[in-house]
Amino acid sequence: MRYSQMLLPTTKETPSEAEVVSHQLLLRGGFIRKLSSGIYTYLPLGLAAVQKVAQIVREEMNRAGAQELLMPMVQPADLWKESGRWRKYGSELLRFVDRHERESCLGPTHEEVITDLARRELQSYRQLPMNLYQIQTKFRDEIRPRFGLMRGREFIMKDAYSFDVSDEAAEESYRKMYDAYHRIFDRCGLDFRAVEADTGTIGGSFSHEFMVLAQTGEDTLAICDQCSYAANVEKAKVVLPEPAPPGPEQPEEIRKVETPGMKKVENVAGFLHVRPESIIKTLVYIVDGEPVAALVRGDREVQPVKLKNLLGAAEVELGDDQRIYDLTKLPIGYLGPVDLPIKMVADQEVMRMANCVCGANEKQFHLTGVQPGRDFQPAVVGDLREVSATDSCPACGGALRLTEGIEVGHIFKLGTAYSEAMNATFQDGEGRENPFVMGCYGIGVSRVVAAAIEQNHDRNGIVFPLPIAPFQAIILNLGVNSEQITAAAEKLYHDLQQRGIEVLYDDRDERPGSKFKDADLIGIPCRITVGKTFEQEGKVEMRQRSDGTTETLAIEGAADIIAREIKNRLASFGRNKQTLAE
RNA sequence: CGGGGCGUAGCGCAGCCUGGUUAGCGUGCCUGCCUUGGGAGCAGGAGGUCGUAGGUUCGAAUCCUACCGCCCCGACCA
Repeated sequence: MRYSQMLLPTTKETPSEAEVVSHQLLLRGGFIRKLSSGIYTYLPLGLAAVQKVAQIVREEMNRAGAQELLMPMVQPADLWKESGRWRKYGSELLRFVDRHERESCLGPTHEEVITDLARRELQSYRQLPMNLYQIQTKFRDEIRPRFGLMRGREFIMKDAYSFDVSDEAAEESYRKMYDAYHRIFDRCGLDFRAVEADTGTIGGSFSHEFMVLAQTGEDTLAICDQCSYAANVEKAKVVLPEPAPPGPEQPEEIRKVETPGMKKVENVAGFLHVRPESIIKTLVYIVDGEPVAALVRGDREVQPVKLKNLLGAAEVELGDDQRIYDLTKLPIGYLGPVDLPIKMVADQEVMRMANCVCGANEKQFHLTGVQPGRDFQPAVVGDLREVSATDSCPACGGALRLTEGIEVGHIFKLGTAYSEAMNATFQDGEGRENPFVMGCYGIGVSRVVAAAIEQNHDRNGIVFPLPIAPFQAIILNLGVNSEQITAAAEKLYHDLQQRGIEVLYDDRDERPGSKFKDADLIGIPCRITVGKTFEQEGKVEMRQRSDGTTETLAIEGAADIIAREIKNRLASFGRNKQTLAE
């Protein structure tokens, strides 16, 4: 591609709307333009990057035995009513009625459509297993779109769905996808981890997220460096040391103490001269409309997803003061588990505490000398709090590390939730009808591009991993008015293309500075400069964006050397092999 | 949905508080000269319903009201 003919509007200044680095660089580099909140046009360069990722995804999905198809984006409400998600999915599902007053929605995901297809087209166990995928634009009406391509309302997703005869067979399909995902992100040149994840609204029995490690990530991960354990903090188990430390020799009796204006743990701790570890924190959540008190140690934090799972609830939210007061008439800020008239759920750690401080359920008062088990008995006790960096790995006991991650892929074992709801069955060898055992597997293709940039950039711009770079090489013609230089640059451009290299040829009549800056900004891995050195010595310069290595090459044979270098570097990606450990 | 901020040329911003000729600066864009290894220089030029609607006023980018759009924070620790 000739730069002079390409729509590639780079800017020197950072648009004020962009906060995170990938968003800034995608705008500055002329990859995307915003149409409205969370909705972007992919300009030619941005589309090229997306397509590079999509192609890797496609190759690895095909290699894993999946077949590509393309489903509609507009979906009838009836299907969603069948699965029950027309009610459950919430306002992220963009709904509308057409001219015939038919209710429809824009597909945020395609379980309903694919299950409908499967029940029509797959009748026999002989046709299974089957794995079908598409790469397509999804629409989710996010609460708050942000960070450019990281959390858009409209985005490009690869979604795959597997159909199997049994649980065991479905697990094999899952394992294949797990391996394929490793190959995909590895080939993309990303630093990532597969982590155990919560199954979320999509439902199902177990699940892994693929996380690109980057500070701008919206998720927090607990990772063990000693073993392979890694989990989203929404899921990461807290394992308490065994045996439990012995209780106090003399359990105190309850005393009521005045604590004027002391609502926060740290205030109470300071005022009563106790450590936060001795305080029981009582938080009221609204769980499916009912108030529930969650108890954790004063220095701990409730993990709401764990709370939700522990209670088997559909929706958990922390109530605001007014709402809780309306529901319970309780004195917010002075709550405690002793004689609390609402349902209580305690973190396992709370039951190990002794001589605790907690709210007295009376304004301006707390209790001391509280003994869990003696003075109160929660309805449910379990793992409720978020892991911390001081906890140990639930798998090996080693040290845990917390780190931020960007979710680029998520795989689920769905089981028969959808096939049963939608009556999607096949006939087995004995002539019986059975529901398909399903799995579903997503990759945020456009988000992969953003995540790659978050992970690979410097002060001059993007440093694309070679496999997903929109072009592999860029030729800078620094003498467009020199016939000699231009002839050499043009020839190199053609020679590299003939050798299968994806080349952007900067033939613009611009000063060298602009060309260097633009080449750095858009992150093309291999830069070839044809300029003064060529006029003087007949040589061109090859420089690698990633490590800055520079070689000066005689023009004769340069195309071969450059092409070989790019192919060698390309071959170094996708070498890591990992499989799902059972 | 709650809180905060912003909306003036393609982009980045000033002007608004304290209303008053023709609305400015930087950059980008166009023309010419010059220059050509890290976003040069000089000269000339095009480009604006000051987000929209209404109001106050002799007069509104500026004051008031409503609406629209965008961004950030929150929706998780009492």
